[in-house]
Amino acid sequence: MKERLYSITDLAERFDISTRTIRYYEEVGLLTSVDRDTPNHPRFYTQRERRRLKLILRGKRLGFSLQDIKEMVDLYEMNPKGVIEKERILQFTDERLKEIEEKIDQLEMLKADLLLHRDRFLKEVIPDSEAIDTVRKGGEQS
Amino acid sequence: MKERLYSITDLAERFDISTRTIRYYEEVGLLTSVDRDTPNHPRFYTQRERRRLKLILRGKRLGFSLQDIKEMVDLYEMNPKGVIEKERILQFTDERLKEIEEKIDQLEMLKADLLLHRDRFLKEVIPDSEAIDTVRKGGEQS
DNA sequence: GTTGCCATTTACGTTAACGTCAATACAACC
DNA sequence: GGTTGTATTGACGTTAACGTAAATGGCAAC
Repeated sequence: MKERLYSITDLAERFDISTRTIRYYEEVGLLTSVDRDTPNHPRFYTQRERRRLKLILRGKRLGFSLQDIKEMVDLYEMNPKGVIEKERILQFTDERLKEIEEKIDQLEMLKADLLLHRDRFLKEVIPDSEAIDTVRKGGEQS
Repeated sequence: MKERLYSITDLAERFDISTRTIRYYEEVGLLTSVDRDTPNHPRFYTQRERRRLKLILRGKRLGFSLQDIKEMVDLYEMNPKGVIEKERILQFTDERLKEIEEKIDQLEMLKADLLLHRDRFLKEVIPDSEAIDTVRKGGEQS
């Protein structure tokens, strides 16, 4: 079964990024091109790598660092030996999940703020931003 | 009405950032300290600036650039002259809202992915006896 | 065989968002 | 007056995530 491969410009155009970016991702271990017998020879990527790239770009749009992204994406391809490592990975996954949920919450708040502002704005009652203070129960971290 | 003011270290400790960061934010116009008659004199910030800082940090956690954040935070304090500018601001606000909603969606997808993975991971059959057999000493990598 | 045309390597440049350090200023306390 | 403590100003350093440019190599067409 010969797998469909993608050239670097294929991917670059498809995802609207530069080839340099892709090479950089490979350089830092986020992507892997198929083995080239000789160097100085064009790179090709499998569909699997294409999917990785997609995940990477999603992560970027969400404001994660490449380092963070690497750890998360690697999660999908790990297969842990032994109970201890499994436990460790599970814990890591849960931490990430918690972070994501927090981000969603904060985005919802931001959205609410903007909507509130938009509303006021429409009603021509231009607010003196005192009212926008987000007084949350917990503390300062909102 | 004497307003409560905050020193730079006040804010730095309260929000767990460096004073340098706060000065930097002021440097790039994200914050404004109360007018100091003389230079070389400590900065103080109003509650209003404190709220701005809070918004800025929220933006940062969400992966926005300081430039983006500045534009959004400024929104809260604009009061537009004339219909044209009002229209412009409204449009900008709506664009931001759309972006935010997209981010939320993508985060939900990411969350779903991770949950799916977590699930598979949990259901993975681990044979009792072999699970303990962690091939530790100088084995091979698979 | 040489002319284009890509792709690769190597390497130096760039920007954002601070960190860090040294010199200076001011204020309080001894 | 000297010391201690804290802030302010430059000013240079740093890291991540690429951009960009120059030299090189492969290959197909002419």
